[in-house]
Amino acid sequence: MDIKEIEKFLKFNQIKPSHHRLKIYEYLVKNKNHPTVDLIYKELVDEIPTLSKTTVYNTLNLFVEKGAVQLITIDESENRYDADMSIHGHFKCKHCGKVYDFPVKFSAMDMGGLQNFQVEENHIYLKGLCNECQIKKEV
Amino acid sequence: MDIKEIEKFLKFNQIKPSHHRLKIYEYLVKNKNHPTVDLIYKELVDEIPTLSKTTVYNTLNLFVEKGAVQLITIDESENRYDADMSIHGHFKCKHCGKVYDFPVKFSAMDMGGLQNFQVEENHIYLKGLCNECQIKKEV
DNA sequence: TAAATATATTGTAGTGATTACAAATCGAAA
DNA sequence: TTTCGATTTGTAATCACTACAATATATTTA
Repeated sequence: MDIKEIEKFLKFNQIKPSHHRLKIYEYLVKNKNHPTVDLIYKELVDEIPTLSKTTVYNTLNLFVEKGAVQLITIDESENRYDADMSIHGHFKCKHCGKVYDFPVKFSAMDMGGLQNFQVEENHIYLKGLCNECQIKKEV
Repeated sequence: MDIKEIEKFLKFNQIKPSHHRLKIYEYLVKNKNHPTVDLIYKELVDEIPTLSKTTVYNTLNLFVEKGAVQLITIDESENRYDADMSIHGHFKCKHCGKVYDFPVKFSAMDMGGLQNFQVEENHIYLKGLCNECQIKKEV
């Protein structure tokens, strides 16, 4: 996804593509690392020295509102963001802190008891020990 | 579950059953309403006038650590707690704020990509409009 | 082009849930 | 009853996030 496409994408979601917004969305697309506000700010401030953290907060809130980005609340203390809007789950390693994506068969989840409930958001979070950290511990 | 059973349960989980701990756990078992710290405090302070909010925090953290209670992070700003340790999902209505339980076939979730990952916690959160609130809106 | 208007960005000062910590209190064992 | 360790309390601090007013930038209109 190049800058032109990002611009189109934002416009399609009724977001005026300012320079900062383009850069922040680009960061999310290029780094699928589920970053926090703080990380995004730190990674972009060198390239955009006038960037303020408030702008990062404002921009991400706007993206979430407009449905361009999803908010991940797998962390208790900090919000994370993901440009991948498809239905998928997140796994957070309790040891290294890394957040992994994994596919989810949403339809296979038996949601009895929720007849006539209108589902707008789904968050599937697992926590434990990732592959790599398990291997390290076994050594 | 009467007080005697609660006492046994806490002991089984290596939690010394003090009066406050018994009362807080009892509240969680009797009110399956996924309460916040604030709600638990407000509901119990009349009966236990010396109760402090810090104790509620300490106690719930202890319960979660010992695996007697699960922490629900479906809310962005406040933690909620659930004495039901079985695998199940939570639905939060965006309109009335109520949190519902629903059964989940965990085994049906296709978790490709997570081979050799050791899962210790699962959190399945849905958000949208509950049955009742939909009916109200349609009127 | 320049003025007028709207929008985006910034910086500072809050807010509110949670935690740290030290003092006070309680409870079991000797 | 005294002692010692665990529990509870209250206050102060922390920290992610938000409110808001001021400034800067972009867009529209004349």
